[in-house]
Amino acid sequence: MAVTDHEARADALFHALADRTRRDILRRVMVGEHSVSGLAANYDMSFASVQKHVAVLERAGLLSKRRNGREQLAHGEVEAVRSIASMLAELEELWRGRIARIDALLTHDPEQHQE
Amino acid sequence: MAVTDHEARADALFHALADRTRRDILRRVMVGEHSVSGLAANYDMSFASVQKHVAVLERAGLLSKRRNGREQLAHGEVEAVRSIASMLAELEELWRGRIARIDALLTHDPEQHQE
DNA sequence: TTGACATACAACCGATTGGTTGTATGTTTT
DNA sequence: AAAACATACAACCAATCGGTTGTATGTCAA
Repeated sequence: MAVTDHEARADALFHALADRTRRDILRRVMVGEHSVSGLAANYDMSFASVQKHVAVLERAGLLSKRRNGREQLAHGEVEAVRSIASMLAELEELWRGRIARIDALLTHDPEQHQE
Repeated sequence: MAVTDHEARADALFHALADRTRRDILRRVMVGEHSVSGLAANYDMSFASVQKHVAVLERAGLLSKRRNGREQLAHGEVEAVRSIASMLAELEELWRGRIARIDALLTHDPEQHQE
């Protein structure tokens, strides 16, 4: 189902962002390319842990990797960030609709109730 | 520490959004007020589960409740949604900065490397 | 005041998460 | 060819998560 796909993608995106180490990694790779070990050097945890965080971000589509010799260079995917922003914009739009409905109510126009 | 507070808040916000039932609840309460049991009627799970989802959204600041008799009416907090949007805008800004830097490189101006 | 309704929360359970160590597989350097 | 480096991934573990049922408390209606 198409809805499920969209929701599964949202699950992955928000889950990926729900960890501060991953958000920090994402900030770094948005600025420019970094190898996995280069990223790992910034954190007080094992290389394997950082590599798993990178994998989570990659599965969510928030970063991509490119091979360069024995290194894997990661860079941020701004389109994925924008797709999240548009989900939030959709939420805000629902809220805006509520306000419009309250306004309609306050103008005492009974026709507005139909739709 | 202030940074930790901000990050803890981001943790809570993204975690709250990383579940499709909670995102659905949030959409409903953005449109208008709903009692907890009114919300629960929409899902194929126990009342207690829905009540826990509402509590997660409330702790993240994404919704608030107001008593009305024996009911608790929940409504979405658009400011929280906007605060997430601004975190994403910050990420996009980092990306934009990278592009600016690449542009500077392409114009072959060696001074740009200093900063 | 009793009974039905709306909510909150504790206790429990299986699945997932975020961390670990260890091992395997390429790639570069010597 | 051997040593060192960069990455990937499996297996494991404690903690958290998303669900459950059961119980307690407050509010409304008879």
